[in-house]
Order: sequence, then structure tokens, then C-alpha cells
Amino acid sequence: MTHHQRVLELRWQPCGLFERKQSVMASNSAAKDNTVVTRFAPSPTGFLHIGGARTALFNWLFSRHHGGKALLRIEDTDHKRSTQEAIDAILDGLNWLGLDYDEEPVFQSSRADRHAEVANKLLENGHAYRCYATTEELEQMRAEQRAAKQPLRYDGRWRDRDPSEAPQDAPFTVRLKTPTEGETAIEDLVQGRVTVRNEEVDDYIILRADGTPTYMLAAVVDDHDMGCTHIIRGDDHLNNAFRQLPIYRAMDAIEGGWSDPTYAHIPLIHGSDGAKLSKRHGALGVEAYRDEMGILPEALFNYLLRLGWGHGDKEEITREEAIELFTLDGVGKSPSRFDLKKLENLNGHYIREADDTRLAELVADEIGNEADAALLAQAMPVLKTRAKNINDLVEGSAFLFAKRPLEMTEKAGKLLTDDARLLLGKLSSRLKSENNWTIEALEATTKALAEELELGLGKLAQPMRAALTGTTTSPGIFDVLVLLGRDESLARIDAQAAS
RNA sequence: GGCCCCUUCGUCUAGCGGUUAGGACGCGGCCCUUUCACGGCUGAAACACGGGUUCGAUUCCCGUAGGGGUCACCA
Repeated sequence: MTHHQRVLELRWQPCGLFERKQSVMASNSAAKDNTVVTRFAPSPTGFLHIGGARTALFNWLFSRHHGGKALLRIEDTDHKRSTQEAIDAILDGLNWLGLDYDEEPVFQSSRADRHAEVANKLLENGHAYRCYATTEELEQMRAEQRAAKQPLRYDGRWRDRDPSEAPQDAPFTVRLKTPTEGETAIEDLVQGRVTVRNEEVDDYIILRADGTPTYMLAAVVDDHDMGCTHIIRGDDHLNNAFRQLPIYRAMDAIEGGWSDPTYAHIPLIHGSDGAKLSKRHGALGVEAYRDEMGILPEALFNYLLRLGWGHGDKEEITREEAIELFTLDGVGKSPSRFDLKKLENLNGHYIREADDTRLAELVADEIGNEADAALLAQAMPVLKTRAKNINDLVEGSAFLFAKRPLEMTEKAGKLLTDDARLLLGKLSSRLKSENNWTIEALEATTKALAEELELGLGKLAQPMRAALTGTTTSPGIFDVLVLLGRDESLARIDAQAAS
């Protein structure tokens, strides 16, 4: 018995609710289910958007949790809309999020022959038939159905027609002969039992007039051939399950080995206004979160995980914990809205946790050749607590590389009154005799001066901040002094001081 | 329009017949404090509606309303 056959045999088990309970047990006992194979199947017509990224994440986590396989398939059968740039963007996005795959990606376009082979088997065995209806004819049919307020679906006009009635040399499509009576139920791991009457499912096209496969056929054949046991996808595909299942059943009747997969349809992510996430609403590619919004991959990973999935009160979850804890019964059934504020809060958390050298490099990349990565790393501990994204870090570190004379913000300029400049002059001479340039010593010296002058420290610190950074907000003023170093600090203070 | 799915604070969620309905983000207040943050404490804020079932419903069932998805020779 080949491994593949064994996989198929093992998953001939009752599924659905039974498996839901099992997955809970599995998480408790850390049992591994080697039969689990999931796949993420994006179509490369654009970047990897946030919804796709979450679908990829859930598939990946499910297979990693069960010790199974995670696969990737590029659904590039629409040549007109698929691009290499999109493929690269998707691969890059997945890689950035840390989602790895156990085999090389499958390119659906390379499997057209296999799809046609299955279509022909279906045809030969009477599970599919040739349809000679023209596009115009079908459009008219639908127009009539619309007018009569009838459901829009193919009426089966060629289903039982004798082949001899077929027009000579006319183009034809191949349609699946789907069951017309009874009903089909799936035990969806997220949605629960879902039932659809078979009459609702029409005889849809599996092979176009030019002989190329449609998505519905290609997806099923590839899922089967890749050995996918669990189909985890957006619930915009829920209805497709009832269209795809008849292919499995027909092929199983013909040659065996095509058992139903287990489905899990996860709710979609909506924009902040509740409508389907679109480009207008922030369905940006993950690279936009990385490059434009300065989001860390672990933050997006964590945020996406918590969007639609929960585990008690747990908010901050590492990759390892996620693999350990992730089960499909933690996935909610209702759609969720994307909340940038929460992502940024989480990002701030991960920035504070992140390694200083790593952050310094990210910031240095943004700043360009004026950046000093070593100095940035040194400043990072005091910069991090003030940042919720990499851009904040870039902004916060600007004073380190500012050239004299410093540009003053409006508020900083107002702080530098004549009195303040006088104070800076006194401070300057004090600091010049300070030979121990450390936070502790500088703080002691400055506080002593403030006390002598019977001033609050703030009266001294704010003008210092303005003179040293050109702004009114910065890390602690003594941190700034040390980061800038004695010479630069004194020069900046003297530039604003009056005697 | 047909079919399918969904409905707990503004948002993400916990809850799986009996809770002062919990946590997180955001918002307000206080503390810390040289600014801004971080951190700590604290406040306001939700079971869509109507029927059942039950001693008892946020929880189970049925409606209603609202929202979403889907109905291509796109994927």
C-alpha cells in the first residue's frame, strides 16, 4: 500500500461533529494526526490581502497543530489575470509571516491535462455530458428566469438529449450531471451541519468550449491529487462545497479513492464599515503593512489569529503557542471587522519585545545612509516604549541624526523664551565642568541646578529638550544627553543659550 | 429574487441553562513623571426583537428584523 492510499483509507472515518470533539482531545493530549493535509490556494491576480493571509494562517496552523502537511497551490488558470508579480508578492507575504510549506507550490495551470482527463472520465461514465448551448442562448435563459423571478440556474436542456441531436462540429462545453433529488449535508468544522437540496445545484460547466477546465473542476481534482484532507477556506466558498462534492462522489463511484474531504468555512473579514473588505477599505497587501505601516510580522500573525479565533482571555500569543492551541472549534461563525488600532497596539507590544539590533536595522533601512545602526541599537530601549510601529521609531530617532542648527517645531520654538535661554546658559557652564557623562551624574547635576534656582526640573528639562531635539517630546532628557554625547549635546545647548 | 450563513460593549472576543455577563483594543479619570510614552489602578460601555421549551434563558427551538455570502465558458 502506498502512503497515499493509506492516507485515503485512514480518513474514511465519520467526520463532522465527531471530529470536532476529537480535535479538542487532540489538543489536550498533543496527539498527532499525520493524515491531516491542508492547502492554501490563492489565485495570483493581486497581492496577498489580509483575508487571504488569515486563511493561509488558519490552514497552516491546523496542519502544524496536527503534525500534518501544509501545501500551497497557485490557482493561475486565468491567464489573463494572473501575473508573476502577484505570485511573487504572495510568496513573499507568506514567507514574511513565517508560513512555510512542506512541498513545492503546485501551479494549477500546469495540470490542465489531468483536469481534462478527469472530465473525460466523468463524460465516459455518464456523470457529465456535452452541452451545445451558446452563450447568447444561456444569457437569454437567465434573462427569462430573472423576469419570471425564478432562480438563476442552468435548466439542463442538454442533460438528457440524445447525442445524435447534437449539431455537427459545433463547440460544446462539458457539464457535470448533478443529482436532482434528495439533499446533501456537510459537517462543516466551523459552520456545523449545513444542508442544501440537490435541486438547488445546477449542472455547471467543468470544461469550457476550448477544452480548459473551470475552477470548480480544477480545484477538486487538485485537492484530491494533493491528498488534501481538510479544505479550510473563506465562507464565500460554502455554496461551492455543494457543487464540488458531486465530483468527488462521481469519481469515487467510477474508480474509488475519492472520499469527501472535511470542510471548514471560516467567516470573512469585513472592513470597518461592515462591508466586504475591498481595496477601498484597507484590504491592503501584507507588504503594505510591512513597508508602509511598519508592522512586525509577529504582530500581524497574532492579530490575524485573534480575528475570528479566540482562546479564553488570551491576547498575546506566540507562534509556538498558536500551534499548540489552535483548533477549528475556536473559530467563530460570524464575520469580523478589521481594527487597525488593535493591530497597532499589538504591534507596539511586539516592538517592545523585539531585539534592539533587529529594530535598529529596520529603522536604518528607512532612514538611509545617514543612519548609524549601532547608535540606533543603543537608543532603541528608550525609543521602543514610545512606538507603535516602525515609522514611530524612525520619527523618534530623528534627533539623533539632526544637523545643527536644529530645526525647531513650533511648540519647541515657543519653549525657548529669553528666560529659558538664560537657564540654558547656566546649565551649559555647569555641564561643561561635568566630567562624568552618565545618566546618573547628569541627572544629579541638573537637579542640583534646578534646586539652586528654586525651579521644578520641568522648567529646565523642557528647554533642554527643545534645544537638544528640536521637539517637545522625546525620551528621557538624560537619555538624550548620553545618546548624543558630550560634544554634540553641549553644542546644541550652546546654540540656543544666552549668557 | 432563490439558496446558504451570521447576530454578546464602538471593535475583537469569553460564555457552552443559574455569572455582579469576563478579558483585550479604543474612550474618560487617577497614579507614576522632566515631555511623550510605557506601566499600574479605575470608570462608562453589550446579550437585535418577538414567541416558545424550562423552576430558570445570553445560552436550546421557531419566527421577525438586520447584516453577509453566493447564484459566469472568474477563481
